[in-house]
Amino acid sequence: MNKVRTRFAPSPTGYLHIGGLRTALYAYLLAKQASGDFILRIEDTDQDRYVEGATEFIYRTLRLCGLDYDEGPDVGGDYGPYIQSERRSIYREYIDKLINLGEAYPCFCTKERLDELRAKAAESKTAYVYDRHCRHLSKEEAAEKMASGIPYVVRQKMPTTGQTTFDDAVYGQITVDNSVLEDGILLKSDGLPTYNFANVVDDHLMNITHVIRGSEYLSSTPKYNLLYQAFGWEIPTYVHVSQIMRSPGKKLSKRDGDASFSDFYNKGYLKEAILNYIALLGWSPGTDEEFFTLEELAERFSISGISKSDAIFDPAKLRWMNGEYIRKLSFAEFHEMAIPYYKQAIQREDVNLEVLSRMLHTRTEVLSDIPEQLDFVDTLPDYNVDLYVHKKMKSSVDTSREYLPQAWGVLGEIEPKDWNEEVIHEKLLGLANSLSVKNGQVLWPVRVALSGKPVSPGGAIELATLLGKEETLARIDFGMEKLSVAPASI
RNA sequence: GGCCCCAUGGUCAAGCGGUUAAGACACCGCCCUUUCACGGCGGUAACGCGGGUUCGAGUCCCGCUGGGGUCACCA
Repeated sequence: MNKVRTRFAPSPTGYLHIGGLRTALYAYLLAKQASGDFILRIEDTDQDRYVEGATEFIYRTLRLCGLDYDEGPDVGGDYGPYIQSERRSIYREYIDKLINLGEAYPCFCTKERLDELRAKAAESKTAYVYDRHCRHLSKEEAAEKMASGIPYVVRQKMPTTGQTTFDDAVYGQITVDNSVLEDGILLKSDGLPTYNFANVVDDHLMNITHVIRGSEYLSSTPKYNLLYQAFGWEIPTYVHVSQIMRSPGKKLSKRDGDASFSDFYNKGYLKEAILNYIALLGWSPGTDEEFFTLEELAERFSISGISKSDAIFDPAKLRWMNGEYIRKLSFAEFHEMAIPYYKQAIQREDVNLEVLSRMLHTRTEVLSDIPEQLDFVDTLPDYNVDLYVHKKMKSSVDTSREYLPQAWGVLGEIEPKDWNEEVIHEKLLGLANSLSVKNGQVLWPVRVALSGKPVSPGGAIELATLLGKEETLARIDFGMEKLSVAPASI
């Protein structure tokens, strides 16, 4: 039994799409559960698409996610180089072999000729297929042209009859008529291979046992099988995975704004939550469990749990799952992660950040939600008196007008050194009790006066504790003033 | 359009010939409660359609419909 070796082979386009990350994750899991190797290979044969810094970005992101690769451009390995543009001579060698085998041929057709063909096809409303013009050149003719320096590409010589069948570990057996296969380009005129050639050569040379990739490659897989057969190479296990869609019919894409891992990560999503969520998008453990660490995933992952149909990315569920991960954080962990967001939201120096964290820990699903929840801390937002009206709390403008000053009174009695949650709680509830009114009738107006918002990440007592005596009394003062000029009753 | 693939609630999904068709998110209601959130309890909601095969089909086969992919000197 060969050691399992999988690879993730992204193009350096500058960002890591959620779907791509999932493919990487599956490849990683498949390798790790079999104690195999996970390899990173950079597919940069399209020099036009090269983006500066993109490879480093891929290294960083994979490491950040914990998808450590055993071999790759920056870690080395026995099968390098791991960047395709550095493997030029290797492809040349194998393309020559293929030509000698009679399985490929040089093609000297110009761009113009091809465009003409395409135009003609469009005109007659038939599908464009390369007419195999150069396939019939004699060896001598071809050699002569090659020698004379005419630019050329190398095309795969497809069988024109028969069928090609391949097995996919998730989709099963797939058969296509060879007649639908085109004499595709294997080597471009710039001397670099197309994906269609490079992936086969590299996967073989790197001893890849399981090829995990998106289902968009399903229809070109027969061509790859033909290549493996031409060389007499062992065909790897194919594991094609469905796509992740943004909404029915819409592929998740960079254009839509938030499809990349870093977008979520930078917004305050935890990497563990993102990985956990995408692992479940297209794979099921077959049980009810849905929280897994990377290690647990490696243990539990199975090809049989991979689903064939496309999955729609549900931001709401990711959000929920992220919230679950945040709640599972220890208080100290949460506090540390939240601090940068506090700094962003609050200028005042006198607020106790730990009090904030106690309030926010269960109220935060995504870290970047924090600033908005705290927008009342520095300055009291302007608000309308009808905020004092709350049916369930039995609070109205009238009751608020009556109880707010009393609350001000009992709070004012507290010595600054005793200003803490316990004492405030005692004072405020004591007031409601002595007045024989519902707690809410006292607490609601206080909460409103302190926050100026319909909802706040804490009640009257917590907000008073957070804001301090001076600010609390000042805000209540302001509220009383507002109420005094309000129309009779609402 | 040709070829290939897919098809269980709004979403992710379990199911692999016999089930009251799980579970989760979202949504709704109730409870807890100083608002909200957390937490607890409950609810609405699905096998695309039509033929077969079978004693019996969400599960197997065929057709249809719908969706996706692919037909580049991109991967």
